[in-house]
Amino acid sequence: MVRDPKTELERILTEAGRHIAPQLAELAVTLEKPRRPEHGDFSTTIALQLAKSVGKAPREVAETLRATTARAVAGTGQWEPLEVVGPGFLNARLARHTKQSVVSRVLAEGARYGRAAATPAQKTMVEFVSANPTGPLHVGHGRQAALGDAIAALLEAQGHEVTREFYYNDSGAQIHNLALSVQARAQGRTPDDPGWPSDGYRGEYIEEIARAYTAAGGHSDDLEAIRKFSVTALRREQDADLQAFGVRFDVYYLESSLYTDGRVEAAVRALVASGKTYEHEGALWLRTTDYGDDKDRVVRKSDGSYTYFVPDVAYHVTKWERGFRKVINVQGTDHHSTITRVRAGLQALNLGIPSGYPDYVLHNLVKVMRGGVEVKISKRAGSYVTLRDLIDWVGRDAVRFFLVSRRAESEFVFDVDLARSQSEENPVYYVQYAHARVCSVFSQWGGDASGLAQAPLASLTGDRELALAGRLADLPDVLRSAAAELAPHAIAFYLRDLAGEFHSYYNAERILVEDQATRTARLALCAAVRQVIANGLALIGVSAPERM
RNA sequence: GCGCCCGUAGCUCAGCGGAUCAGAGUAUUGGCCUCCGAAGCCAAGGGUCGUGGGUUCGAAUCCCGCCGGGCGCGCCA
Repeated sequence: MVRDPKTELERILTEAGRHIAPQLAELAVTLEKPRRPEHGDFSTTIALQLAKSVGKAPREVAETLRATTARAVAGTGQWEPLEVVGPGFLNARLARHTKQSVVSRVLAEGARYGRAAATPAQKTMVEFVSANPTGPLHVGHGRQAALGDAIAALLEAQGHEVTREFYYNDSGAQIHNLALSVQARAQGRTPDDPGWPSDGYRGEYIEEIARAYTAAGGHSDDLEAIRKFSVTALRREQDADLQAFGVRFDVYYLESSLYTDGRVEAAVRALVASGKTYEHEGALWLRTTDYGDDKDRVVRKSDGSYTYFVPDVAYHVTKWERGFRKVINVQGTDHHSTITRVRAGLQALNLGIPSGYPDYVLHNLVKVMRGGVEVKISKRAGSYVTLRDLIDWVGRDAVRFFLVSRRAESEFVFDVDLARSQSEENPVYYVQYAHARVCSVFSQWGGDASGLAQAPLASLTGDRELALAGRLADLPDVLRSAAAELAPHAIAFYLRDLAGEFHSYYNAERILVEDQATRTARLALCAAVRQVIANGLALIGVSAPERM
C-alpha cells in the first residue's frame, strides 16, 4: 500500500528539522489541519518552535526547511511545493490526484477503511454500565452504555482485542435492601407505611416484582428466595434494555462469585500479608493514604463482613490475571473516589500492577429536564427516566447518537420535551439522510457499483469535490485520536461535518450527469461518502439506513 | 472545609499537549423544489470564550486567585 501522504511529509520534515537543530533528537514534526482552507490542507508551526533554539528568525527557519525539503517533497509525487506564510508557518497542499485517490482507497478497503492495525494487538477490557441489579437502567446508564460501547469499538478499530464486561454487584447491602423491599411489598406494605425498610427501594417496579413473585407461588417469608427472584427479574429487564439499545457484553462478571471462589478471602489475606493493614475499633483498615488517598479505608467491618472495597480490588486482580494489560472503566463521576481506592488496593498487593491501572473514563451525570423542571434520577425515589423511556420516545439511533455526542466530562442536559419535539431534526437524521441520499442516487442510476473502486477520478476537480475527498481522508486520523483520547464524541462531530459537506455538494452539483467520465467519478465519490458514513455510524452503534 | 469535574452565541454543545481559533447545531429573519429525496441547500444577525492576575512574540487553550454550578468526602455500592 502507498504510504500515507501525511505520514510521509511528517517524516521528511522531521528529518530536516533534526538536521537544522541536531540538539533536538526527540523532535517530531506533526502536521495539523488548518481551520481555513486557504491555509492549505496541512500546516506546521515547527519553524516557530525551532526559532529560539536555532537562534534565527522563524521565517528564516521556515524558508530553510522549505528549501532543504523541496526535492524530497517533490519526490513523493503527492504534494504541491510547500509554502512559507505569515510569521513562519509552513503550509502544505496535497496534489489534486492525491486527494482524488482517497476515493479509490475507501472503496477498495470498504468496511475496513479508517481502521488501523495495532502492533501488537493489546488485550483490552472495557468495563461499563455495571449497574446493580436493584432497578431498571436509567439515563445515566444509557450514557455509559453509549460511551463504553463506542470506546470499545474504537479500540477494536485500532486493532486491539477488546472484551466488553459488565460487573454485577449481586451481593452486599444494596441487594439485601432490594430483597427486603420486595418482601415488604409482597406483604402488602407500601413505601410510606411504618415498617417499610429504612433504605428500601420505593419504585413501582418493586411492586411488580413482588406481584410476580407471589403469582409464581413464592412465600413472603423466604427472603433468600425473594432475593434470587428479584435479582433474576431485574437482570432480565436490564438485559432486555441493553439489547434494545444495541449493546452486547462478552462477559458478565458476578460479584458473588468473588466470594464463592474465595477471591475475597484471598485478597484480604494478601492485604494483611502486605503489612499495610491495621486493626482499629474492631475493624481492619488498609493504609490507602500511603497511595494518595485522603484517609485510610475499612477492609473488614467490625461485624466481620467486608466493605465493597474488597471485592472491587479482588475483581480488578482478576482483570490483571486474565491478561488484560489495558483496562478502561467507564463510570459516573459520583464514583470518582473509587479510583484512588482501587488503585491503592492493587498497589498494596504488590503484584507488579502499574500504579495507573486501571484507566477510567468518568462521565458527568445526565440531568433530565421535563416540562421545564429537573426530574431527579434516583432508584430510591422511584421517579426517574429510564433508558427504555428514552428509546421509546426518540428511538434507539437518536438516543445513542445524542448520548455519545458530548464529551464524557460535559454536564449533560437531556430535555425530554425538546428531544421529543426535535426527534425529526436530531443530528442523527442529518447524517443518516446523507447515507440514504447516496443509496437513492444509486438506485436511480441502476448500474453496477462494484467496479467503482477502479474508476478514473480525474474529473473530480471542483472545490466541493476535493473538499469532500479531503474530509474522507481524515477518517483514519479522527479515529486514531478519538481512540487515544477515549473520546468517541469526535466520531459524531466528524460525521456531522462530513454529512454537511456532502449535502452541500449534492445541492450544488448533479451526480447523474450525461458525461460518463464525470458521472462515474462522482458516483465513486458518493459511494465513498456512503462507505465512510456507514463505517463511522457502526462504531457508535447507529444504523445506516438505505431509506428513511 | 478538602478533592475531582464543569462555566464558550438566546438554547444545546465542539475547540483546551499555545500560533492559521471565535466555531457548529438549534432558534430568529430572508431566499432555493417543472431537475438524482426540501429530514436538504444558500445567506444574515447573534459571544470582551465566568472573572482578575501571571508566563509568552502569541492564551478560550498553560499557571495562580476569585465567583458560579455539579459530584464525592460512610464500618453504603
